[in-house]
Amino acid sequence: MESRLSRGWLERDPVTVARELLGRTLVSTLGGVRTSGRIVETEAYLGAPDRAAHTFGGRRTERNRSMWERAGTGYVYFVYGMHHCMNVVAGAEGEPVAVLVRALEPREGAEAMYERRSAASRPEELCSGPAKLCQALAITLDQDGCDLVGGEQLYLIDSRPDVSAAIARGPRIGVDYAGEWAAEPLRFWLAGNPHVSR
DNA sequence: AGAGTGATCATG
DNA sequence: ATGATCACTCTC
Repeated sequence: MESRLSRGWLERDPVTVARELLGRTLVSTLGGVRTSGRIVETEAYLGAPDRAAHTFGGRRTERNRSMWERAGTGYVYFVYGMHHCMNVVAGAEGEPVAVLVRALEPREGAEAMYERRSAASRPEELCSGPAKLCQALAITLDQDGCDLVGGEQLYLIDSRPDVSAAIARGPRIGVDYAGEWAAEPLRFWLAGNPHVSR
């Protein structure tokens, strides 16, 4: 029996959510196939004060619309003309903060993941990056604004199979443009896990 | 280390 | 309208 992550659990500050999301499972039933993976790497985006966030300065645009929705909403965006990245909206209602899911350890549906990701030849290449995992789980802009708490296509479950792994913390990836915010240790990962990006 | 790729956003 | 940018990935 699957136990969903509740909305209240996600309605906390994004740093706490980013850290505690590690070890939980993201499930996709997109394309009629069940694929899932344990979250092994995340990044927190802190909203208006955070120069690296899409909602820096309180910006409200068409792209970041769902980042302003209530916690538990999926925020999916498209970058570099070819990649999708997926976030879990966190925080109090109306607070534009989110957690980027950066890497998963594949759990179910590896076969479908290999089909969707032609570049991958080993399990560690399936979901070891924010755009890789979206490709592996078939997440696209269609999922932007989806309900990760009550939805059926894409959702989070509570399982934490590996309680022993240590949590590491460091600066976020690819946010060099963000000045002093680039150095903030807002990236979290399970130390030593081979499915972490890079 | 460099290219690919096109939506998005701020300027005007 | 236009141009620079980009919370990345792959291949060299």
